[in-house]
Amino acid sequence: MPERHRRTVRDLRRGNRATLLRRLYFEGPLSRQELAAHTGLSSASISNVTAELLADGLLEEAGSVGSDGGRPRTLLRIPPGAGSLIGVDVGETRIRVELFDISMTELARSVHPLKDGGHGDVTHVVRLIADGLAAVCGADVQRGPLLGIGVGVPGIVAEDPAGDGAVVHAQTVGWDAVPLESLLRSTAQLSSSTPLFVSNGAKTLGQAEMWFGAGRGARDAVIALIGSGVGASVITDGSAYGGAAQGAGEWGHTTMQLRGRRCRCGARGCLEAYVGAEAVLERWREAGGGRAPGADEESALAALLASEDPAAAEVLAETAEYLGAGIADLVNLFNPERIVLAGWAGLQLGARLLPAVREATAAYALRYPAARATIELGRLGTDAVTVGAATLPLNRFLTTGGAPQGPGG
Amino acid sequence: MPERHRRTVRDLRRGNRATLLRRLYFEGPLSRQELAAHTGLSSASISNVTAELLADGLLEEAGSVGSDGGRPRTLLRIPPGAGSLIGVDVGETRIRVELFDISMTELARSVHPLKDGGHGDVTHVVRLIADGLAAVCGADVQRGPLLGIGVGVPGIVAEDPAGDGAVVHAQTVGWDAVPLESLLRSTAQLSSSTPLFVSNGAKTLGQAEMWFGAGRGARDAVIALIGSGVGASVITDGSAYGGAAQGAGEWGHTTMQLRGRRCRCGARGCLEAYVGAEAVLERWREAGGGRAPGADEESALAALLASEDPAAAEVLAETAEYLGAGIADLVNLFNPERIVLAGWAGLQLGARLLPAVREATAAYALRYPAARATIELGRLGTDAVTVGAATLPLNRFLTTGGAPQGPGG
DNA sequence: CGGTCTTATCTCAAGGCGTGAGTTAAGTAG
DNA sequence: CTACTTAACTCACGCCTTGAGATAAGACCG
Repeated sequence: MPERHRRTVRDLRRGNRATLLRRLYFEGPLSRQELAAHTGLSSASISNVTAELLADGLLEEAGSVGSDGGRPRTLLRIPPGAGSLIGVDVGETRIRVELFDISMTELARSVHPLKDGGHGDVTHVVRLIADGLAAVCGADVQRGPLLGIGVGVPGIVAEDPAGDGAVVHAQTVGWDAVPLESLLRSTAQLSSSTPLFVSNGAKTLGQAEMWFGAGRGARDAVIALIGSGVGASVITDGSAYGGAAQGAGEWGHTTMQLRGRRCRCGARGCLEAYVGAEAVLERWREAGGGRAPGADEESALAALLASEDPAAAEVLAETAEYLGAGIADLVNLFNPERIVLAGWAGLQLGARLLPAVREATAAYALRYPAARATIELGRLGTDAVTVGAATLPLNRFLTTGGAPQGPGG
Repeated sequence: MPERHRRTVRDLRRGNRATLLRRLYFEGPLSRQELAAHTGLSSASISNVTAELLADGLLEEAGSVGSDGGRPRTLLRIPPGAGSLIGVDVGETRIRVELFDISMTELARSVHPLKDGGHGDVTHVVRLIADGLAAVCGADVQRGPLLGIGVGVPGIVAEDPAGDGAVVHAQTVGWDAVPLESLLRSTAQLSSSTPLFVSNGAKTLGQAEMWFGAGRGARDAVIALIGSGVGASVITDGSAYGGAAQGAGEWGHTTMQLRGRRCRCGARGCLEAYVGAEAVLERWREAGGGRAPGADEESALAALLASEDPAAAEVLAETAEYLGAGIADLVNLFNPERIVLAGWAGLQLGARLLPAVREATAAYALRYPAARATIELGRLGTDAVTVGAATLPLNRFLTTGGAPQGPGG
């Protein structure tokens, strides 16, 4: 790669556009004055750049606010119609496609259920996604130009060395090096200039909580995602939001008990084998707990939480200890200021077990990082994977300053 | 913090100076031509910037090399005398201070042994460091201006919110919020314009291996450091070297066995309680193994490795399994392309156990990231903590492009 | 109602910077 | 000695940010 780092004087303008856009996006309407103070740019430059952005339709004036006796400040904001975004959630049981405006208000959605093992037929999955895209794009709603598409998937996402875009490795659903990006581009006939991002669903949900949920404002945070499986999303130095260096997080397959319970990944003693919803229910069954026939995991877990059975209490206490210790690992490794427990099972378990989890974390983590970290529940519910996925092209939009630069190179 | 991101056109020049310096530092002598190709800058800019750097004495011409018939390329390099660096290793048994020239050639050193528990008296430790600094600075060697000082310490380093510089929390040696930076600045009477960095010793050693050792060239790597205790240094996106976002790493206190062995940190089942040298020897003792009276840990570990006792083999096999599983955690969490096993105990154990460790890692990690990661031994030995520490001011030098900007603000 | 004050925003000339084309420097091949 | 090739430098141009000053827009006071 011959090129690196910024170069020409033009990048300055791009960078400043991006800075202003990002600030305006997250900190609501601001006056030029405040922008100058926050960004350190001179007021002259603010005028120039905002004039450009206004001309591009990326900004609009939004009333004004008095100033002790002087000319009132004109507030600026990004109009919701400045663009639209699509987020896709390739979940364990369904595929959801949602269309958002730039303020992440949902404009349309399309959901396809997916049978167990339905992931095996990749072509079918891709077709479902493409249908969903077509459906939301065809929806009769007012919206700006499409800024891009984000897709959240299970497993690990890597870049194809042959330049074929994102490739997905998802051991648990049987995907081995699936070139999802190129498949989707051709199946959905996407223009090559449409930004398309593929990322791990847990990371994606993490970004949603970081930007709009419980992680908002934190610099270093970890989003722990517990569903049937377990994942985590690590955000370090999230200052200015999208500057965030995102770490992956197959946290669920971290060893908590050497030679312990068999995990569906093949190894033994993984965290997921203890605190994943599937594993918790399995452990309850082993302890003699019942599961209403035909009940899905979600209601079965609710039943466990509601049970008065001492065996259930024991299972839950152990779950809290494992979860706390698992979180302690993250605390020790990353020293985050905030930990957000999310995912459907995480929210269910957390509502009841949070105090016990906090206690276990304090017991297993080192004192100093433990004192710094707070543990909270996620605020966005389970459906935020699409929001997080849509966040990917949104981040690109904010980072490039809405520049009309095709991703050809 | 009101200011963020780049702003003025002057930062461009600073950035380009930095880019050129960094490239020249790591990729040896290069011609202006090659610099242009690598950095994407126009040859005109290369001429301008290099002329400036030459005038500042930060660059020198170093011969020339023919070019198929045309004018030969003049090679440029950073002269070793462009500056000097000091690295300090606050170790478990001694304090080492070393002076390097900019190419990391050692010019002088000073070592003070430290008795067990000697860390408790912080003032004394600081005095020893200051004496060491004075000693190496007084050494009669040719050297350039001092570019800065780096200090590697055990434990976690944080920034004092009151602006008092780095504060060290090291549970294992009894340091609780020690404001090492300000103590050292006043005791050693450092000018406030002398860059002084304090960082975790494991991170520091990690950076040394990344820049000059087994990690060289890797983008994402983890340096696992095993001594009496266990730490890790995580480097993500190390492209262009110092762009590296360094994650901390109290990896040693990650839980491997819930409710397992008691660790010196107070928790149970930590990795360190199984694979730290102290723990390994303790486990050998429990298994009936002997330890020559008076032998230090290093030779005791060597004796264990040399032992033909089946109990010893058992202890080692278990150690390899724990270590492998611990590495698997890192593999799953960070998906690194390379893992470097370092630290004195890590090197000793690794020399013998590396195949078993690799096997255990493969068994415990997910297939895809495991296939990507290679596990290697460190190349720099145990004394590289000072090199790594010196790397901190060096990194600053390369990042600022050697700008004469005092760190006042 | 007009004058004065205060504050926000715009305008403009100046100074920096990177670029690309053209020029000069420094060799080789015949 | 000449033609050719390649490296490095020079210069006019366009773009960027800045700081100072001009202008806009309201509040306060008499």
